[in-house]
Amino acid sequence: MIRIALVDDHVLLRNSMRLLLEFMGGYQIMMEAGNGRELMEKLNSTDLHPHIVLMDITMKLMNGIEATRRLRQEKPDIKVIALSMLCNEQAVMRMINNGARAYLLKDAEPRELDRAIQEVHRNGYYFNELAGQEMISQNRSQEEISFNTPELRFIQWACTELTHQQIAREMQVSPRTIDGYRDSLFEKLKVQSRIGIVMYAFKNGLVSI
Amino acid sequence: MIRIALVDDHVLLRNSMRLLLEFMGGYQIMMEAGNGRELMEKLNSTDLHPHIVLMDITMKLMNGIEATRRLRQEKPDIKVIALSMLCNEQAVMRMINNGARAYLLKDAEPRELDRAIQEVHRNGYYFNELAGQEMISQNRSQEEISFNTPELRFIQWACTELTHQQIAREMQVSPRTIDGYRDSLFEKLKVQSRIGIVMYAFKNGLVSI
DNA sequence: CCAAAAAAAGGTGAAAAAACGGTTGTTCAA
DNA sequence: TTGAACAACCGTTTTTTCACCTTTTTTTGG
Repeated sequence: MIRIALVDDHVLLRNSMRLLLEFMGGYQIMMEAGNGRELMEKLNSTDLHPHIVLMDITMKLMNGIEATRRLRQEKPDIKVIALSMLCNEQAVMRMINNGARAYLLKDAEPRELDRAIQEVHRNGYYFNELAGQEMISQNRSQEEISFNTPELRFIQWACTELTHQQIAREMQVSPRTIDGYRDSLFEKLKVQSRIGIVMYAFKNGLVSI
Repeated sequence: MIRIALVDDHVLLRNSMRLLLEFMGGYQIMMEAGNGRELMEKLNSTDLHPHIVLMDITMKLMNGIEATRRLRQEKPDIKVIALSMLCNEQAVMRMINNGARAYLLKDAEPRELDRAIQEVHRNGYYFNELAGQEMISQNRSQEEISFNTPELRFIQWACTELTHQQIAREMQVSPRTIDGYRDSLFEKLKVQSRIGIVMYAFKNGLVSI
């Protein structure tokens, strides 16, 4: 019996997935959480750990990427499978690079979910042919994008109607520094306007909708 | 046996929901579609109609709002329940105003889904206490927001990195006309920058992520 | 059907904000 | 100690926003 933890902020989806997995058989959904923080709390208050965590990427409080990174550090025996509801390339890549053992796009068939869990449990990873190809093409075109804390904070503020000056006040730095954050993000994300940053943030679940 | 159609672009969610509903009993999921257009096509190629359509709001090709409106016109006997995966107020309001008989936020418990379907099937509508309160407060604060075709087109372009001048060229109108679209959207959406329009579009599923 | 009213489209110019290029310290670790 | 990363700065250009105005098209009431 493989122990599973479901981490997703959609209650309805969690309940449905629970049923789907129970219906498949061989799985025990022994934990649910609405976000990364909740997962970490629940893990820290019990000795029985799940074998596998099915983790959505876009969540409030702590998103899947951050949660996966912390999980690798603090509970390296727990294997994470990324569930991407927004079919995005880079977000998935970051999940992989932070320790996810497999990823399933929103269009995945239940059969593939089953197979992914089995493979990850047995071999530690699962990347199907299509996924492999995508990963290769992505690894060629774009390396891992990582943000430092101020950049991440600025992204949050950029998805706001505040002007750069107001953001500078909120972040307690000079407006010119904001320019710097923006410029480095422009380069990292290959965009050329604040609109581009906002869209990247939405598409990658950096801000909760 | 209540016949149900599931309309959502997440295959995994559709499969899970199917199981959840079948597990509940009394429901026959007789149709699935990945977006509004697919639903309309499937409905037009069969005589047996579903009693109830569980419709997501954010979808490609044809979103839930458009699909609900056309359903009310073309197949008024089919009752729509809005499933909002992005917990947004205005989008839900627009579903209601276009004929949806109930709405369920992403945090809904399966029990509430069950109750909503039963009530809609029996009474034609279902709005729980909380929903009723929200609707009242929303109806007070904001009436229905509707967009004309150029505004809707501009919203799509606004969610790109093109400048207003480039958008004007794409839409084949004067840059000043773009200003007009923008201004009327500012007023309708109660925002004061293009960022605000972009965020509204994302939160309301006007652009597919 | 026609005239009045309303809505949409286009225009000017100014002010605010964003974007861009180049430059200067400061820190911190190799 | 050198260089990489970060924060801050200046000046300039481009883009966006805004207030006010004219023309054209559409809608509507009589």
